[in-house]
Amino acid sequence: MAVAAPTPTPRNTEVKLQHILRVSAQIFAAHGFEGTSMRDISKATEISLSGLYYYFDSKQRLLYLIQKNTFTFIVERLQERLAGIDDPTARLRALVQNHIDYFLSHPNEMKVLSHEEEALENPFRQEVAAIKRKYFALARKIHEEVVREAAHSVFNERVAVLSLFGMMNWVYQWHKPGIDPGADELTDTIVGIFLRGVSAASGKFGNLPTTVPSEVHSE
Amino acid sequence: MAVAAPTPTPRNTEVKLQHILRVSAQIFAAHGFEGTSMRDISKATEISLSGLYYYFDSKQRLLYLIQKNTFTFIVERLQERLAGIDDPTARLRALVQNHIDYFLSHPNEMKVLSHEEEALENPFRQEVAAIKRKYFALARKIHEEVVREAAHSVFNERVAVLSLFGMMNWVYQWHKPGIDPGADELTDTIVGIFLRGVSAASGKFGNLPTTVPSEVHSE
DNA sequence: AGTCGATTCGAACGAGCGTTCGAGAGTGCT
DNA sequence: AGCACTCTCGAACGCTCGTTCGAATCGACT
Repeated sequence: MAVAAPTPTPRNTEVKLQHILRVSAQIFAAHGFEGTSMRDISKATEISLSGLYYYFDSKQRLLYLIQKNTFTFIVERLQERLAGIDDPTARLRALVQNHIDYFLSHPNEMKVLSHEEEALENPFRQEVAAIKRKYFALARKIHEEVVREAAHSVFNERVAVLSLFGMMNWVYQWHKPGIDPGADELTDTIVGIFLRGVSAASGKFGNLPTTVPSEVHSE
Repeated sequence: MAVAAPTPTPRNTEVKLQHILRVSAQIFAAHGFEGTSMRDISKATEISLSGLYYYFDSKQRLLYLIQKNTFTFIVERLQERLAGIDDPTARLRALVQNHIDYFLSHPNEMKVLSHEEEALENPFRQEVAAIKRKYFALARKIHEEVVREAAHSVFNERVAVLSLFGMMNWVYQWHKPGIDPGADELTDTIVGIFLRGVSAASGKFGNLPTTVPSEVHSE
């Protein structure tokens, strides 16, 4: 006599939860986390206000689930994509492509992730921050290898990588699907700017105007 | 007999309003616009809840005043600084320096400007959007001149300038005053990455790995 | 002393907030 | 039929929200 099956019917409750997460991400993206009420979510999902609480404890956990699912997926997919790639610049390109791909295919979730980070309170906040640290550490390692292979970068490494994230994470503020380029061209542009930009090869702009020319960027 | 002076005493009410704007920007930066109550502002300013409404009509107008003051100042200061500069790359440097300077000296106001743009509702929203368009158009013109003087950029121009703004506007998400570089070094890094990055000079990374090598970035 | 505008505030308004609760369907098993 | 478990919901809870109102205080001028 077997133990009672843990989930006798592999419920479609998980499917419905995912639906709620998707719809909620859309509303959070449009009106912000604090600017969205549970009643808004109830109307959009066509689930009664109290019915929502069958799927999660609190509005905070709802935000947490969206952020964690999104972020976890991005990091895991990046690791898969990196598996077959050795060349440092190709790895950096994979990083950017993975990020931008997701940004353009799941704009709502990404906006919530970028924009509502601070709306999360502290048991949850630290968990998401941990994933973020892991992601950033990976990006930094990839960048280090690029710099090592090429000429040395003249820039503060942390600042350089964060500038790369700046270019990527700002996309949600301006990208218009019909008008702006798709993921591939966007990736090319950002990787292009960053790789040329960060290399010490003195091209046309090897001598940049600067306030203090004699002591530029030295650490 | 002179006409009654328009403002017989040059009221310190304007000074007090500026104080309220400064304190409010700080709280909005910390908890978000929707996450901040008028009662929070009342406590922090030590002005009674109803007393605040002597200085502005509504919470919306408070946000509007912060955003408009901040943005107007940045644009005007940039125009002053550009007045004496002819060299295109020096002008671009002035743009970035002006932006980063303000970001680091008024982090709260800048965070509110970057983060709470969408919290503003529609009579106000359009006014701030108009200043933003003006600023962006100016940035684009400056960038055009850089590209014209140098080799042609291979990148979509709008995307390139928006990537520059991405690097600049993301700063508030990570910059830690004691740890990260100050305005000058930050400006050098961002201008450096962007200018090298955007130039067509084929340096070390003239041949970037790309998904579709034969049709890169063509418009 | 009296008047007037500028400034401040306590108290209250109606509305909306996140969350809880207990009751009731729906479904499959014995 | 009866039970157990999953799922759903209307109604209500205590609380906080942005805003309003009428009265009080202040300083300067007549």
